Amino acid sequence: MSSIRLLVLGAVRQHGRAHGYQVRNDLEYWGAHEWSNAKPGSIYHALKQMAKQGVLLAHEVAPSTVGGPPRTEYELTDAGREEFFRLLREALASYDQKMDVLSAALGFMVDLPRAEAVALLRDRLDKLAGWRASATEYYTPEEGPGQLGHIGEIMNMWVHSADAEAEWTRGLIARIEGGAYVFAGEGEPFVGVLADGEENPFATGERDPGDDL
Amino acid sequence: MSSIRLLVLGAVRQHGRAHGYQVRNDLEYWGAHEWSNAKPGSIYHALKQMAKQGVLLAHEVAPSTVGGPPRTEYELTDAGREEFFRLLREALASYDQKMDVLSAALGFMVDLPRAEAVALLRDRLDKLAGWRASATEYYTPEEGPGQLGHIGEIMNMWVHSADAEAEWTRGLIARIEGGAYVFAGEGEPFVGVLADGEENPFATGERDPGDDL
DNA sequence: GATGAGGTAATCAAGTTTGATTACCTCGCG
DNA sequence: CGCGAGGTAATCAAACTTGATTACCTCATC
Repeated sequence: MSSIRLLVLGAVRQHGRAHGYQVRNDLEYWGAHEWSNAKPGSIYHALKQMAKQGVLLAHEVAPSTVGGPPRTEYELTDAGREEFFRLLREALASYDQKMDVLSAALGFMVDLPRAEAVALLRDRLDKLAGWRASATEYYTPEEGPGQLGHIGEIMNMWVHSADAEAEWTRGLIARIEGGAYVFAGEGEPFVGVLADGEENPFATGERDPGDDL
Repeated sequence: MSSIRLLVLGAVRQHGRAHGYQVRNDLEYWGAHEWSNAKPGSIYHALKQMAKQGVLLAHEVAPSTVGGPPRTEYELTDAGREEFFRLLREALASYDQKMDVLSAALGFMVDLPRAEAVALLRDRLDKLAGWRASATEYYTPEEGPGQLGHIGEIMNMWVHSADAEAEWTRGLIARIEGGAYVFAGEGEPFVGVLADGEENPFATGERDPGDDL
C-alpha cells in the first residue's frame, strides 16, 4: 500500500473539513511531495475513491471566492477514523521497505497514546529481525555462501539496511520513553496544517533529490 | 521508475532469447518476488510494452512441447541494449529511496566495466550527500529546530537512512576496488539464469516478509 | 480410456499513478 | 476598458500494477 491514503486521511482529519486543494497544500507543507507519491492526480483520486468507499463524506460547496472550479469539501466518517488508525498502526508496526509510509506514520504517531506507539515500534523491531533472518537464510543455501559471487551483495545490502533501520527504531523508542513529544491525551495537541489562506513558509520551487528515475 | 523493466531486460539479455515464463522463473530464482513488484501480470505487461516500444523483438513460436498456451519469445534489439545500460547506470548512480531498483542493479552491475561501476557508485555517494543536506535544511528553517516537535523525527529518519546507505556504498566500492567479483571484459561472465528446464533450487512456498501493507 | 491433479503460460478487469491539460478567476498595466 | 500573466482547483488519458482466472497439456490412477 502506498502512503497516499494515510496522508490524505490525516490531512482531512486535522482540518475537520477540507477540500482537495487544501489537502494538496498540507502535503506540500509537510514535504510529502519529496518523499511520497503525493501528486495532485493521486490526491484527488484518493479523495473520490475514499468518498465512494464511505470513509469520507463529500459536500458540494458553492464556487469558491478565490476563483477556480467549484470545490468539494470532505470530512471523515466514523469508518474513516477507524481506517486512519488502522493504516497508522499498520505503518508503524510493519517493515515493508517503503520509507514513505513510515514517514507519514511518524507525522501522525502522536495521535496515538504514548504506550501504544512504543508497542507498535517494538513490533516493528520484531518484524525487522524476521526479515533479516529470512534474507540471510535465502542467500545462504546448503552449499554455503561464496559461490554466490556478486549476487551476495544484494543480501548484504538488505541486511545492512535492516540493521540500520533497527538501530534507528531503537533510538526513537528511547526518545519516546524518555518523555519526548506530546502524545494523545497528554495536553494541547500539535497542529500541523496550514490555516485557510496561510501561505507555506517552506514553499520550495524545484528541489527534488532523486528527481527522475 | 520501478525495477521491472530493468529486471526483465536483464533476464532476456542473459538468455539471448526468452519467453515470459522463463523470465518469470529467473526473477523468482533471483528472489525478486520478495523485494520487487515482479508479479506475472507486470512481467507480461512489461514484455509487451517494451516490444511495442521497440526495445524488444517478439517472435511467435509454435505451441510449446510442455503444454500451456503458445509462447512468445523475446530478444533485445539494439535500442534494448542501450535501454538496459541506461537503466542500469541510472539505478546505480541515483539515490531515490527505492531499494528494489538498487537490488536489481546490483545483480547486473558486473555487466559494466569495473571502473565504471565504481564511478557510478561514487556518483551515488554525491547524490546521497545532496539529499542529506536538503533534508536537514528543509527541516531547519530560519527559527532553528526545536519547535518542530515530533515532525523532526521524519528528518531524523531520512538522515539516518542516508548515512546508513552511504556507509554501505563506501563498503561496496572498497570491495570492488579490492578486486572482488568478475566484471565485464575480465573473463568468464557470471551466469545468473536457469537453463531451460532446470528447476529452481531456492524455490520457496510462501515466506514473504512484509506481506500485506 | 476416462478423469482429475498438477504444471505451464498467458490474459483480464479493476484499481492506481502519472504528467499534462483544462477551466476559471483575479489583478496589474497600458 | 481590454488583455494576458499568474494563481487556483480539478480532470483526463495513458500507463502501470495487482490478484484472480483462463486455457491447455501431461501423466498417474482407477
